[in-house]
Amino acid sequence: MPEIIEVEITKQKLKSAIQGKRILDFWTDWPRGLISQEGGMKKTTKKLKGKKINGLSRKGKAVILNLEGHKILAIHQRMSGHMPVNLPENKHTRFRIFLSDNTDVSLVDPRKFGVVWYGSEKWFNEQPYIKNLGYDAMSIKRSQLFRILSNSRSSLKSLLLNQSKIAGLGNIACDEILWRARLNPLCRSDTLNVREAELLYKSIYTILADVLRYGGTSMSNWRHPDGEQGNYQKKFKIYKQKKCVRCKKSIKSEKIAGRSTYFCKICQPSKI
DNA sequence: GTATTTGTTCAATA
DNA sequence: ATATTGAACAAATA
Ligand SMILES: [Zn+2]
Repeated sequence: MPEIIEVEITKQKLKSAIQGKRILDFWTDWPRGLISQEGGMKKTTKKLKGKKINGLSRKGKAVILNLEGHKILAIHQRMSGHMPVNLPENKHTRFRIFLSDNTDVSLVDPRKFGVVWYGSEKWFNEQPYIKNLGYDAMSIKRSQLFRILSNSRSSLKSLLLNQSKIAGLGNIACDEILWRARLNPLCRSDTLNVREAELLYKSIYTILADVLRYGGTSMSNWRHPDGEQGNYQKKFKIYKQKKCVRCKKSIKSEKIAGRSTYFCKICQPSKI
């Protein structure tokens, strides 16, 4: 499930678990998931061995291990990944990072969509996914959002999902944000008035704060690095819901911007 | 067998 | 240049 908040939680909990430790070994059963400046697993592992983890950070939905010597080991959990600490290997374990102090971190990822990058900071920041990220959804300014809105002729749903405009929002957060803001997902972004844009801005912050407060969303496999489950799935107002809690009418989903989109036709009316 | 899935990228098309 | 749509990636689940 990892959307921005799940990635943020992963980063935070990994920080307390592994910051300052050294990498002893690196393992995979899915070498196709590695994108490395060094080429393959063998050379990458050789470079990783002995490197200290100076800090943890995040760009978009990527968790970043900042290593000594300005090197980066970064992970994108994509659709089905999570990053447990000290979990024994299972059939879905794709990568493992063995650390000093008998600690290890895994990328467990049944669908194998996850990606692991290794390279210099400079190289990493030139990777297309990273290079193209827009303003981070957790810190975008009102003026930045307003400018993006007025310059986009695409639908709101498509804009919010577009990582090169706003980085981090996923399908669930988008639907919850638009429901809270009472905005139709098909509404053209550059037609919002100031009141609507302000409501959208507030809704981004409110929903993300809520997701964080409830520890993220655990729909199937996603867990915190320490094994804790998120509970935001119990707080959904619109995503996967049958009935709107505001107007009591039934909710239908449509495919918008390539994704299942849940919205209330009464509370989020189309202006056209 | 069917359809769906928290994400991203790419090709084809308008 | 922008925007949209569908397919692809791979596996689990309903
Ligand atoms: Zn409603």
